[in-house]
Amino acid sequence: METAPRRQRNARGQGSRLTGDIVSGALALIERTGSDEAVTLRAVAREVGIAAPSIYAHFADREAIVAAAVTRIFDELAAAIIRGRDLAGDDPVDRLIGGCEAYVGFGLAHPARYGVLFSARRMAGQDYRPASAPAPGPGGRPALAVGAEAFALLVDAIEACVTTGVSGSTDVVADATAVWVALHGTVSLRTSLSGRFPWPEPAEFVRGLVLTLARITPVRR
Amino acid sequence: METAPRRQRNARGQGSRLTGDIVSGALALIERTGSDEAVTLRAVAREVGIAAPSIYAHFADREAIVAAAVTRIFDELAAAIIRGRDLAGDDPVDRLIGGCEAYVGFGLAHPARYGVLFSARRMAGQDYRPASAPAPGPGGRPALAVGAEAFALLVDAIEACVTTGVSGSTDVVADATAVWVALHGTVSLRTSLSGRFPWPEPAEFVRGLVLTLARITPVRR
DNA sequence: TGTACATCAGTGAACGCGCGTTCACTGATGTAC
DNA sequence: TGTACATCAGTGAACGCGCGTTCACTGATGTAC
Repeated sequence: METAPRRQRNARGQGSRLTGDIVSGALALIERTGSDEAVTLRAVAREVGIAAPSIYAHFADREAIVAAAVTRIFDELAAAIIRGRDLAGDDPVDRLIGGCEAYVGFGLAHPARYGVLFSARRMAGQDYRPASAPAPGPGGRPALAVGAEAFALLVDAIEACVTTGVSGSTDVVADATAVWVALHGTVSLRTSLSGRFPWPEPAEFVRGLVLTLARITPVRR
Repeated sequence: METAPRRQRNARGQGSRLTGDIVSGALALIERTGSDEAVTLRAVAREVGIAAPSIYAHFADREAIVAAAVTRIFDELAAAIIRGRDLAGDDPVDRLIGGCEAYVGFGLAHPARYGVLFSARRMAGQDYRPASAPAPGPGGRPALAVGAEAFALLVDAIEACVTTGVSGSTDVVADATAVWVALHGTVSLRTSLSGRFPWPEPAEFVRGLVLTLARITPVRR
C-alpha cells in the first residue's frame, strides 16, 4: 500500500481546495478498483497524500465523499450526452441516437464510474437519510437532480422527434422510460458479462433499441 | 452481533450437509444486508452457528461461498421463469410475456438476490480465475451455464412466436438480447431508484417492452 | 463379544491487518495594536 | 515598523473492532481384530 507523496499544505484561505482533491482521490480509487467499496477514509487519505483525520474537516464520513463523487460522475455523464447529441447535427432522430450512443459509450468506457451511479445499496442508504440533509455534497446540486436532468434530455429528444412527425410516440415519458431502461440494461449487462456473451456491436444495437422503443416510423429510414 | 444457537454437529458421513447450510447462511446475509459484501467467513459462521475455521473444510474461500450462492439464485430464477411461462397457458405470446414478467417479478421481489447475480465486480473476479477452476461450487453446474439456460428459454419463447407467425423477428437471438437487456434494465433501475422516479406499473410496462422488442405484430392484439 | 484404533466433524485461541474515529498537538500566516 | 496573538490547515499516535487464516486440539463414532 504505497502512499502518494506528501501533499503540500494549502495556503491560508485555500483550505477548501483539499475538498476537491479528496473527491478526485475517491474517483481514482473507484476507477482503479472498480467499486466504491474501496473508498475508505484511509485509502483516500493515502491517495491524496494527507493524514486520514484531515478528511473530517471536509467531509462528515465516507458516504459524503462517495456522494460528492457521484455528483461529479453525473456531471460528466450529462456532458457526454450533450456532446454526443450536438455532434450528431440538426436532425432530431440523429440527435436522439447521438445522445443515447454517448450514454452507452460513457457507461462502457467507464464501467466503474457508471456502476457507482446506480449502485442499489448506496441509493438505499440515501433513503435512510433524513430529508433535511439530502446529500448536498460540495459539488452543488444533489446527485438525483443531475440524474433527472439527464432523463429530461432524453424526454426532450423524443419530444422533438414527435414534433417533426418522425416518432409515433403517444406517451413520451413512458417511451423515454423504456429507452432509458434499455440503455441502462445494455451498459449493465455488457459490463457484467463482457466476454461471456456474444454481444452485438454496441452502436448498431443501441440504434436499433432507440428506433424501436422511441417509435421512430420506419418509413423514413 | 448475536450468534445463532450452536448448531448440532452432523452425524458421521453427513458432514457435507454443512455445505448446504453455509450457502443458506450466505443467502440469508445477502437478503438481510442487500449485498454480498456482508458474506464474510465470520459472518457466515455466526449465521450458521459454527466456528469460522469450520468453513474451510467445505469452501476454499469467501468467493467460493458466494459462487455457490449465485448458482442457487440462478436456479431459483430459472424455476420462476418456467413457472410464469407455464402458468400463462398455451399461447406462445402469453408464454413469452409470462416468462418475462416472472423474470422481472423475481428481480423486484428479491432485489438483493438478483443484484448479486449481475454484480460486475464479482464477475470480473471470475475472469481473473484460471480456466482450470471455473467456479464449480457444490451446487453442480457453474453459474454462467445456468444464466445461459435462462437466455435459451427466452430465445425459444420468441422462436415459438415466429413459428406461429405472430412475431416478425428476423434475428431471434438479437431480439432476445434486446428483450433481456430491457428486462434487466427494468429490474436494475427500479431497484436503484425505487421511490425516486414515477415508475409505471411493472406488468404492463414489461408487456409493452416485450411486444415491441420481440416484434409481435400489433394486428393480433 | 470386547476393545483398540482410525477417522470424521468440527473447536478455540491466536496472529497480523486495515479500518473509523478520538485526541492533543504543530507550525505557518494573517491581523490588531 | 515591530510584535503578540488568533486562526487556519492540517498531523501523529492511539483506541477498539471485525476480518482471514493458522495451528494444535477434541470428542464422538464407526471398524478391524
